[in-house]
Amino acid sequence: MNTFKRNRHCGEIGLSDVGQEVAIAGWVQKRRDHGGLIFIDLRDRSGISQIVFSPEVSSESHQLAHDLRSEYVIQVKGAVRNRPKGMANEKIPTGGIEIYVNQLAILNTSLTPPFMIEDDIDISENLRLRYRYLDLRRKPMRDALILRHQICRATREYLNGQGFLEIETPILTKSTPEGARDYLVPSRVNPGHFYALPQSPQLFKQILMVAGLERYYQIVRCFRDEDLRADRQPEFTQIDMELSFVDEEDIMSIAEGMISRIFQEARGIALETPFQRLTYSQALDRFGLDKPDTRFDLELKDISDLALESGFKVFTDAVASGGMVRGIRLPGCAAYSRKEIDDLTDDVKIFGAKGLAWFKVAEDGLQSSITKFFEPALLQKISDRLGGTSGDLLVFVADRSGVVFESLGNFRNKMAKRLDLIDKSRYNFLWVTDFPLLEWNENEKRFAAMHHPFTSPCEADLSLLQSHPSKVRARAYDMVLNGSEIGGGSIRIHRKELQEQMFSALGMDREEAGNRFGFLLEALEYGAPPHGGIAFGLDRIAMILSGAPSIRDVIAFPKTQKATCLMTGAPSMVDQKQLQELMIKTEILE
RNA sequence: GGGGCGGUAGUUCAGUUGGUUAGAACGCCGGCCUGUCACGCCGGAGGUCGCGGGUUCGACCCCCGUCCGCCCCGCCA
Repeated sequence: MNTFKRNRHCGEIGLSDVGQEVAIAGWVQKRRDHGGLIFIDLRDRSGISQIVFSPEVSSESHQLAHDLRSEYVIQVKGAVRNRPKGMANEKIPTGGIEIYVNQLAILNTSLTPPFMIEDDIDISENLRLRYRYLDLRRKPMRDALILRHQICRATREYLNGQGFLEIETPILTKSTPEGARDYLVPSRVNPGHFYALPQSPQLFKQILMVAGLERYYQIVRCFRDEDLRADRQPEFTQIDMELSFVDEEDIMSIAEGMISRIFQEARGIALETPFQRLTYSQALDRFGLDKPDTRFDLELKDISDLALESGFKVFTDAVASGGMVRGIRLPGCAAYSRKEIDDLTDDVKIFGAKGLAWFKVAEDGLQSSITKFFEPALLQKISDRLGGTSGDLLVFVADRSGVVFESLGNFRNKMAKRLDLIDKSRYNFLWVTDFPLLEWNENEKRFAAMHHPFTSPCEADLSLLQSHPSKVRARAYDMVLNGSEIGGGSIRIHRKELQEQMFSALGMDREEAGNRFGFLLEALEYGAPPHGGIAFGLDRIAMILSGAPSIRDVIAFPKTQKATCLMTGAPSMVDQKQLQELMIKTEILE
């Protein structure tokens, strides 16, 4: 019955094909049955063509076509014809033609799908994830996967051209509890022992440098068992690279070249390089976050010195105890009601701020319930510091620096969206450099690496490593795009002595360091070259380039917020037999 | 672990102070239809109101618990 092969794609048939006989295959997008004539929109990966069943062309096919339903898979053969005058469909590329079917083969039937295969659907994500194979038939999802493919292709083309080798690293590897929570895999032949899935190929790529491979890259899956967010999945993909005999400038330059190539090939966007740079402290000072969105203003202003002159205890106490007072000018927001300002306060409270002080800027000065604590001249200075003009709302957070930066930094992003200050057509790249090497962890009462424990300190700060650990800067750099960290890396430690010092600064004694990272320390003793690298979040780049609101929209088979797969049902219970082979007995602890 | 939003037909939603038979649109099924492309017309089917308790003469509605999805905090070297 099916004696013909498809020779064309639905979306690629045009006026130049008129008169030709074509064979196409695909899914029934839509059936419009007029009794005498039947129109079908036939869809394949390339797009849609209208096919026509007429009894005058083939009464057999026309008869059979009455049975066609949504998402049936069919193959048809027929002549391409111009549509009659005035009957062209301007909305689709193939709208000028149609195919008169003389032969129809029904390759498969379909149940009525639980939702329609359309570009804009309004259904629960629940259903989309359960029937992912149907969701992926929709053009926006298909486009996202195509975009990912283009990103990967551009990445490989660029890095191959720069002398990189694509090398795979193990998925079953050693647990190194420093960092995120590991996913563990039991070893059958070593009862009681576990592999971990890699959080990143960090140590392997460094060892590839020790091995003399010089330039490595990999588009690689990474795993972190932490709670999910709109831009975070437990398994995600990194564009990972490492280079020998380089410094920061070499790596940033190659990274800019790679990102430019990706934007050019995936979206036809030409980026200007080099990207703007900010130090970590500049970023915090102006934007409150180490991944600032520079597409809009609303910068933070420090009024700690002025706050001390006030009689407002919230302000003076914060500064006196080593904290600060900073504020943002919200243009045109003086008309906000008490309720609206209360809602703003909730936006900073979630980041630990205790409240939001505010002033409305009027023609005759600042207005607020707290003006009585400030001399008029002081109010004027505060207003001037923020550049307040009549109609603005000035808001302030007074706290220790960490809380002020984090709450106002996030508040700034939220208000920019709310006030519609963001130009969505812009791609603002920047490098953030000079990160602190270490960060005090209050819970564990010790320093932790801000980037990771293999990051090299700045040469100039080496002497501070013992005396003032928090003042040591790292040779690390993050690439930030529109307020999102899309990549980060560093120059690594390549001498054993320094690496040991670093472990010691992290509160790890010799024995512990040896147990966890002995293989690295040993490798560093055999002629490790200076090296460094960077890794990019492929999913986040794809998200931004596609404008997707969720990382799930750029991953073929993503997990839900509870890290389950609604299509397969993973994770699931396993047979007792499987556990026995692994010598594992399970007991759920409270 | 915590805060917030949601769960009623296949889908998206409505559902009165707690009251008798839970509605609409789209989709689906049947019939008619030779120029549709949001086809049209006529007719029809379709509901454990997420789940389990409780209050009540009576619960989609009120209370308690629980499950699932989403957003956020914590977490993510």
